[in-house]
Amino acid sequence: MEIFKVLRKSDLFSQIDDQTIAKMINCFDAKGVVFEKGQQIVGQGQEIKDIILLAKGEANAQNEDLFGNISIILNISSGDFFGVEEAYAEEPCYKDSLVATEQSLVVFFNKDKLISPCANNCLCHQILTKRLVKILSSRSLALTDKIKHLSQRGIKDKVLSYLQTQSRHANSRYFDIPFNKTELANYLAVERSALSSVLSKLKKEGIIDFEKKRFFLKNIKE
Amino acid sequence: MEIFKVLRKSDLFSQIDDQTIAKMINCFDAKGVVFEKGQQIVGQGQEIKDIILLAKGEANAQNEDLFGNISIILNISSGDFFGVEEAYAEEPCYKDSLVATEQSLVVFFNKDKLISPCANNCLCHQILTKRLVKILSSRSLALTDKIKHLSQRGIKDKVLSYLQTQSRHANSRYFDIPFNKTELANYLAVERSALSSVLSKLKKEGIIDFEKKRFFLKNIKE
DNA sequence: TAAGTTTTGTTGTTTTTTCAACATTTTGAG
DNA sequence: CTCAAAATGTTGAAAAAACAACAAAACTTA
Repeated sequence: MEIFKVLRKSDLFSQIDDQTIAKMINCFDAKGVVFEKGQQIVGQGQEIKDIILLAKGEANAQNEDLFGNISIILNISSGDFFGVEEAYAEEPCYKDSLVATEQSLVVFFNKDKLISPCANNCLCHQILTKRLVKILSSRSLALTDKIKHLSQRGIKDKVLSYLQTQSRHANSRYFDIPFNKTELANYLAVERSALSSVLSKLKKEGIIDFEKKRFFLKNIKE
Repeated sequence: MEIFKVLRKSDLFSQIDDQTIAKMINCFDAKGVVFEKGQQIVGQGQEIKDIILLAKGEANAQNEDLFGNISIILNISSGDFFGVEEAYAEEPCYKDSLVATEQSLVVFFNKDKLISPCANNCLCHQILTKRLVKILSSRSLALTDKIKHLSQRGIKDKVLSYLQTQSRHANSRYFDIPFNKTELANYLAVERSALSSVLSKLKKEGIIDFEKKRFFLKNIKE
């Protein structure tokens, strides 16, 4: 079945043999559904019944505030999960909507079956929970990094904070970032044009250099 | 032993009987240490050997950037953990330093013993992992909320985004926030005086009202 | 209660960011 | 290759935020 190939690509099921995956699919009452571009997969405020794996395709986590402004919280790509935090933090509803931005294969896992150990006391839950802890931890670290950047006062400080993290992560003063400039502006929550001029200035000053998505960050210390 | 009383207050050990806690202490090689105000508990970049529970007292998670600027990332209070994300995401080092802001009792849990199931295959790890998932999920949701606020362009939007969340959380248009105005400015990463004048303006416009830490948010929709 | 400290609000100046508009370059589809 | 669309850089005017400085209010605590 194609779903096996797809599941094996997600963090949650990688390096687990097909037999075990089959057991898990059964155990967690997994159901695959195809959504077309633009369709809503789940709605903000909707009661949580499933944890969602975006097995194939792309979707946006969107949030609508009291004024009706819609903002894109997160871009969900193939292999990502949605609703895990809400489910395990015992929140009743999804915090955001999930909308397909292209044709997508979505797998729904029954939340209750996922959370409580099943009758036959299989290993599924142990394996799963252990992996979840790692996924959640990594996500938490990424979020903390982003907060660190966003908390900087000026655009210059924001972008340098971001580049430092990327540089440190790549363990080199030369590194690629996963965004183009427009996306970077969006990530750092600043005006694209302002970001552009700040980058130009930093380049002139010799503090950074860049070309497309490749950056160089001068080592400030020492 | 006093440590039992203290542990029972943390999310990780609440509602677990003393006998099991005793087993866990043994299982995870837990060690309690007292730190004085101003002392560093662990340092940024230091190799992770333990997950840390601040059993009593208060501490700050601090981050020093390449320019030498120190910023307070998080205030850790009694019952909070430090280093969980790094440990489970398999990062080699602590991202931040932890510094006691008052006399504190700190419990160190051996990271490796915590993560891998022990020889006698006790229930400790299952209980623990399950609780961790919940703790991590809640933390992740809180971080996502904060990012949502910080991503708003103006101070006015930032503070309204924050108040909306608080209001929704309290399920009432009247609610208390956990910050005074100075702390709120710090949380939203804006100038205190600017926040103050924005709040005044919103109050004049009748959109919000406040008195000390108690707020009222007018329902904008409908 | 009195004195000192912290919190809060206000205001004017300076700096920074946003906004809008446009030119140039790059990318991608056909 | 060609054309349209998207991404990028630049600039000047308008708006907003940071900054600095101060006064009033609230809260400690001796």
